[in-house]
Amino acid sequence: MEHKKRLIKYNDKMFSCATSIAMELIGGKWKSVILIYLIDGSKRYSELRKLISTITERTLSLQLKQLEKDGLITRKVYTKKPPLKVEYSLTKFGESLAPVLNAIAQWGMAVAEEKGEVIEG
Amino acid sequence: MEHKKRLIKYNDKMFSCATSIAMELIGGKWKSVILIYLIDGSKRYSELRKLISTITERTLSLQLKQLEKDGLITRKVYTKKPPLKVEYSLTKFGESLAPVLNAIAQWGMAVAEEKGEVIEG
DNA sequence: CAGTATCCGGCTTGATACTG
DNA sequence: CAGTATCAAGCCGGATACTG
Repeated sequence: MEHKKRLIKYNDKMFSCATSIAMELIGGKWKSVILIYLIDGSKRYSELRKLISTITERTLSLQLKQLEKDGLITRKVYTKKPPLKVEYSLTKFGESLAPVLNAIAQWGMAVAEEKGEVIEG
Repeated sequence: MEHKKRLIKYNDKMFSCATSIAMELIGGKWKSVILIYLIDGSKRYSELRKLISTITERTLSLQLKQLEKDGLITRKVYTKKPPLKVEYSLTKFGESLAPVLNAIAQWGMAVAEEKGEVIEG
């Protein structure tokens, strides 16, 4: 595949190539981790917090908001009064990311097996 | 694919899953962009700077150093006195990322075509 | 339960100028 | 040519406490 120089405008920001746009949406420390857990199906806030044990509440909240804003996930509220039940799930757009996320996860697993150390299985 | 909760130690840092490790290595604003250009073959510093038109010299330099430190690219110097000739290329480890990078680029292109605006082709 | 409020340190990125 | 030096801004992410 060839990658020519080009400038693309997306959401009023300039990007030097298509890869930049993708990384704007799924880059950062947590986004792709959250998304990959949602591939398996919708999850509640507390479920995500448990699955991603090293994330803080604040950061999880902020990342979920950004993902929702970018159209990758939807937020659905099931109760009106506490205790609240909120579920997050992938949109169609988010689902289109599955091949990318799986490729990332697969590569990450290969790296982890070769050079990492599993502390808690 | 199932994604169980686990903690992995890599380079003395803790990660909640394999995806986190992958994002540590290729996440951020520029790394995957640099890497994808290197799939086509080794590039000089100035070539990368032209290809990634919106990156600054300083940031390109820092990112290249980080990628080298992580073992994804190698730096080769061809001259001893100015004008210098330096080439960057993927290591075997970096080459193993090609499927991931191509998946990201492909998805990014689909997004760009659907929702983006090409300013300069 | 599912967040928000507040405070804050540090890393990332940028602009500009300079050098071997 | 291929960077480094310096200064500075801004966002990311963490700790802790609090709320509808």
